[in-house]
Amino acid sequence: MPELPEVEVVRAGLAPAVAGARVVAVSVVDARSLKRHVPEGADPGTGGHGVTLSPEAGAVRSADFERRLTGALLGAPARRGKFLWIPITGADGAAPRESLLAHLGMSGQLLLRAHEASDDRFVRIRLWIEHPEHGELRLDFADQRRFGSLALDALQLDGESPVPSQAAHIARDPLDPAFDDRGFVTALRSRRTAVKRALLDQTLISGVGNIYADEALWRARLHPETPGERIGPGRARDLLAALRAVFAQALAEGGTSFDEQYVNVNGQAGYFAHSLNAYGRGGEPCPRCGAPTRRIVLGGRSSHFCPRCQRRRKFSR
DNA sequence: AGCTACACCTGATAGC
DNA sequence: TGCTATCAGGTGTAGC
Repeated sequence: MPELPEVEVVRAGLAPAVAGARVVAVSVVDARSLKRHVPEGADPGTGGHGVTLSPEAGAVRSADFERRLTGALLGAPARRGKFLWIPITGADGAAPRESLLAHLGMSGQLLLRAHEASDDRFVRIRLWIEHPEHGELRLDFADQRRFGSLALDALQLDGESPVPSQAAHIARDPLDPAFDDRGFVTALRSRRTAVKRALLDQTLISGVGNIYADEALWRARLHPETPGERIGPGRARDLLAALRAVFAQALAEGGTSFDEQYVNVNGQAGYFAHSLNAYGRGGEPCPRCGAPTRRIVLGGRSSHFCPRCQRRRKFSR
């Protein structure tokens, strides 16, 4: 569910409460939400994705996570694409070498609550933190479908930027000042694959998911199945601009919420669902030209587009 | 290299 | 009412 704007709303919401806070206690309610956590001394190849965690392995992971995180001093949260992390700062003021990494998957939430607040549904991991100005808070990771996870992960350098090792394989996102526009245009135009597939490839450009891919393609008037190599440089740059515009608007409207699955750190929904032009509108008239919007399946996922505004074409600019 | 299929989960909804 | 099938904002791996 959450794509770049939603994760960024969460990051910004966490920032004032966690930067400078100390972790007082940690409770792992369900070790399956630690699927990205590699315990110290463990073989990193074991217990990866799509593998059911044994109760013993889950207990080891939970204990390791709780032990290492308790007492940690938290820094300012950062984000790349849909990965979010909080650096763990050393007492000596040296550059952080470790981070608390979060991926929200389809239904993950990070919720800031008062210490004594009642439980939210689907809380999988709970942190009690103490901030010098804001006092005691609870930071709860809730996740209905458990595709998301928390982990402790080492920070490594990508140029000037520290990035958790598990997020090192993805490309920078288009809101990153160091995003390489020309590199993206070249890479997109060298691909034979459908542009929608390319947008969802996090190693080409990160942060884009199914909603914002459809919205950006609608804005750029590109058919989702257009091969990358048939897109001219001008239109590729238009697509990048469309992505940034749709991200900026979604961010300003607090992200896209269809239900309770995406909320900010205070449990509130965003408004961008009202501004969607293509996603989820199969059969409804295109807001631009009035033609009925179509829904097709591409790479196993729904794609929504206007067959009149977004024609397949031989080549464009 | 590029693609499909599938695995990991839970819940809502539609159709019978 | 209850069953089954399908769908959902993501990602990582196996296998062709």
